[in-house]
Amino acid sequence: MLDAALRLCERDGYQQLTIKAIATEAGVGRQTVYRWWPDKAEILMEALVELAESLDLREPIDSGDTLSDVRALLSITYSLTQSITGQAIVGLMSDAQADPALSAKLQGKVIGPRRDALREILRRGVDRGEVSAAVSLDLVVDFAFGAMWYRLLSRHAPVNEELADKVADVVARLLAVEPSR
Amino acid sequence: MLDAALRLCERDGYQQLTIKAIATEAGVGRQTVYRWWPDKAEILMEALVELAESLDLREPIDSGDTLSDVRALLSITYSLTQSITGQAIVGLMSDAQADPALSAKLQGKVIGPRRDALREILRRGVDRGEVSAAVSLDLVVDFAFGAMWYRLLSRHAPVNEELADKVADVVARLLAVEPSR
Amino acid sequence: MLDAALRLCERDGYQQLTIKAIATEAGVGRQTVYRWWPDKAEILMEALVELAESLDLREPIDSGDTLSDVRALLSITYSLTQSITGQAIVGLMSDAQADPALSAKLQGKVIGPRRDALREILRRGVDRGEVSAAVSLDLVVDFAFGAMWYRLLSRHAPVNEELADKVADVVARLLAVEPSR
Amino acid sequence: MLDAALRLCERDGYQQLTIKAIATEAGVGRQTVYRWWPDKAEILMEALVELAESLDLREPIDSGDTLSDVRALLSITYSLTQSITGQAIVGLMSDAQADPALSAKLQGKVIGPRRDALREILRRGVDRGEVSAAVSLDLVVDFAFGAMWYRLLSRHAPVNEELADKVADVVARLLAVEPSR
DNA sequence: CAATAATCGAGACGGTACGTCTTGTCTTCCT
DNA sequence: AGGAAGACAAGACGTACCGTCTCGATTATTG
Repeated sequence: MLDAALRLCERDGYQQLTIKAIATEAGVGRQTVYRWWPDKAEILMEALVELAESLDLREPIDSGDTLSDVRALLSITYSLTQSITGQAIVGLMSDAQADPALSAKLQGKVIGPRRDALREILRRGVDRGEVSAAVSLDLVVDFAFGAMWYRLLSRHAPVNEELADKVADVVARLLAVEPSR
Repeated sequence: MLDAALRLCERDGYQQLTIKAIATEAGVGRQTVYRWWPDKAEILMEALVELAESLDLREPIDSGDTLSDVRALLSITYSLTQSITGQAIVGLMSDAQADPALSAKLQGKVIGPRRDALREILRRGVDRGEVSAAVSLDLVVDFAFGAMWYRLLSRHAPVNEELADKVADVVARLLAVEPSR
Repeated sequence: MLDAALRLCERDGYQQLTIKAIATEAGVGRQTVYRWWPDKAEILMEALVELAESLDLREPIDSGDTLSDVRALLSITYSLTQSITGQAIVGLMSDAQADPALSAKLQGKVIGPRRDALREILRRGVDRGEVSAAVSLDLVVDFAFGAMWYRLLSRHAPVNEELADKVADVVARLLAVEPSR
Repeated sequence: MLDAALRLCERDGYQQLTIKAIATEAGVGRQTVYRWWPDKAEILMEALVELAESLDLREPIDSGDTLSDVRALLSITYSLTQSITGQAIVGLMSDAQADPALSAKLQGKVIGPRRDALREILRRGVDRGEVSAAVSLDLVVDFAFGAMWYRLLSRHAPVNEELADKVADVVARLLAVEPSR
């Protein structure tokens, strides 16, 4: 049923996704869908969370090397958007603009945790003296995920492993501890 | 009519925006809306473009100082999202995921030109030797606009003048021509 | 719902009758009307047939006396037009001019059966020698129902019991078996 | 323009006839139609009256022989319905059911005059002793035109010269002056 | 003979019904 | 008892036509 939702969402787009279609695709009565979720946003969110959990290694990322950690986290996150979830994520974010409850849930379950994870990695790096805090860490996080969103929305370039590498390089450059002297 | 569309979109959200509501708000027949635009996406896009043109200094940004130019462009662009257009832009981008025609129009009229303008500014800076090309300019552009999109979608922080300043600073840092020698 | 249709049709006229109005009057969603009938003609036809069946004694008319039978059939038929159905019948017939399917249905369910019933009554009379076939029975039938239609359309005189009596008298006169000799 | 109206009405039916279509067919602006007639009923009525006047010999029918006169009047009247006017007449009559003004005009210009003409012919016959008034003349008139309307609406038989002959024969039979004595 | 006026085509306007679609709620009927 | 099937009221969709209202262009009329 969650699979059906994701499948149809990617095929037809978020706006065209219909509860009726999900039910039909899943070979289920419409009422049965309503029994479990109040609307299509909740369905997709649950589907996404489930998908995310199946991909993430649930063990926290902490290899000891900050840059490796950054690269790993971004790589996992970016790859999530490559499976079949682009339409769903963007659609949900769009709906969340006018729906504080949905917005809160997305923040709490999808956006926030990843943001926190990246910041925590950087924080650890600073604490260990591996990286400087010359640039606001929050801004660095904005860059790392911002590049992803911008490409997801605009689609001028893919969101893939290569991007993760490049972003990690730039982070390294930005937060290098006093390269000279 | 365009005003009515933007107003309602910001008040109720993109998804809740209805052609009927636009017509009513504008004190106009429904058919009159359909006469001029095929759907609500086109209405909002025209409204946005009009709004953008009214705010942009149409003269190209070229003060001679690359960082000033970057700061100016970002400042203008960011401020656009602060007026009444956040919901509209995000909603349009979301719809564009499943609508290549809309996607192309958005790229051509809204997204692309700004991206090109920023890259051109950086390019000029490189040519003049003001800034290095140590980091891929495309990636720098992704950062500058990505931070904006990320904050627009996630709303963990405002998209304002201060952000423009900070981003410009980071760009300066990233593209500094050999600080040491 | 059928009641609502007949009520509104008589009050506002066939042309002014609207599916929307029927739905509202019946306290029902518009789609519910469309679920059961394809258009207003079918609704009214079903309403008429139902009404006709509720009024007609379904037992065939056969008292043994031809003229009594004629009078009885005409009386019942004429009275149908007096209840609330004048507008509906005429409107349907008008629409049927340009709609062969509707025309066929009206013939089959409303017009034809009554025509056949009257002709059968006369036929029986001829067979029993009660009446002559001096005048084409078809033409007599045309007169009996024609007078009704003419008055319904033109409304220069009512279509009532009295008309039934008079028409029966004329039929008697026309089909009298050799008054002289 | 009147021609265009009649043409389209016969082709597509009264209900499907549209002011827009008339204007287009006549190669004229829509406003120009409205300048001359308030609605399509008036257009068609004028078209019908014009057509009727072009066909009727305007000289009154009075050959001296009542039956010939009856036959002549019916023949002319019936033939009118055979040209291109069936849809129009029936549609107008239907609309007139709910529109007293239209009803009055139709009575005054189309229905009434013919009714009066036939009654006058019969009246003359009675006065001259050619025919008896054994049966209410009004009823005879109802039969003569009623048969026409019934066939026009129901279309089980044509409305033609032959019908005129037959009706005249029956009228003769009904109003015969004492055949025996 | 030029200006001025009337007339017309074209078509935009605010309305409103059409017939279709989906929503979220509610039976009903089968297993 | 639980679920598929689907009816229900509601309301937006995009289309068509209504009757009113400007617009220019093209004729006529007039000074």
